[in-house]
Amino acid sequence: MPIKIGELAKRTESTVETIRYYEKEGLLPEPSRSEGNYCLYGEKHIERLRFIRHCRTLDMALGEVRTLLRFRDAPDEDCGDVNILLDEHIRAVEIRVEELMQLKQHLMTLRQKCESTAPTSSCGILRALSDRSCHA
Amino acid sequence: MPIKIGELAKRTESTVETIRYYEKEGLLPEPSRSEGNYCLYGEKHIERLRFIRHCRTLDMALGEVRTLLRFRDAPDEDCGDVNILLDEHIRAVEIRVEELMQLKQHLMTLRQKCESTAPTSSCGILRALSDRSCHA
DNA sequence: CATGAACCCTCTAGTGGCTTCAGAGTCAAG
DNA sequence: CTTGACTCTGAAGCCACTAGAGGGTTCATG
Repeated sequence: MPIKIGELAKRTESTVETIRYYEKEGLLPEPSRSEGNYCLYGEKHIERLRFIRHCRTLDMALGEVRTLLRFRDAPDEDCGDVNILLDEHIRAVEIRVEELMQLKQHLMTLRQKCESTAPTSSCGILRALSDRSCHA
Repeated sequence: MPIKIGELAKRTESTVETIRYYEKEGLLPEPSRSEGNYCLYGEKHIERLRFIRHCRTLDMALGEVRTLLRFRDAPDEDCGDVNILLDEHIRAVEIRVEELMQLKQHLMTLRQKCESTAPTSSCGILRALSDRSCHA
């Protein structure tokens, strides 16, 4: 039943190196070992690692994941703080989207400054990027 | 006329440390020195650094900036590749925005799984994050 | 002329979340 | 008995800075 690290990686969409990194960080409990000193993992590890990877695909920092894991490990506590963490994370993503959309506008304005393939000396893009006043 | 590093930082919305980092990376040419071994910068440095900072506010990686600087330093070359670089960068930003908006959807779906402040053991959010099939 | 504050110098290490590498060990199949 | 796939440990590299230690310079003030 116990599986080795490569199998664990396959089952959790992670890599062997990432797993070892999480272990070093204390996010995963130490596995037991085989006679030949191979790490052996069980269902608990699979679940926990899937939880972590799932959080990471949702772009949460490992610190946030660590917090969520603490809640997961304390089933009697109030989960209101989980909601707060999530709300804050959603807000952070929103802000980043807004920033990036502004950025894209700037880039597109910049892009229009040079449609042709002229020598770089007359390239409006390079000129605009050197300019102090015109921020894109 | 020549200015010291603190003044350069002020005029280019950067910091002293960032400037020294760019120098080490070869993005800025070595400045001349005063008698007391202070770095002395001129108009060329100001322009070049502003160019770099401007690119960075547009979220370009230093590798991209390096490429653009090479074009800037070769005024007779064709600037078509500048356009290509910019188009690719715009596309990358677009993709990231799409990813983040998907992400936000996932997060909001997840958030709805727990409106109350129950014990974590019955928190729908934590449950969903552990679940393999339900990706948010 | 001495003192102190504000600036500057070099060099090193730390951040996050991995990834890559070197050098060795383990195990099953042919 | 060798090959090849897997595993182990530990250290270094990635990006774009940021922070800190431990000193030197410059200039105004007492």
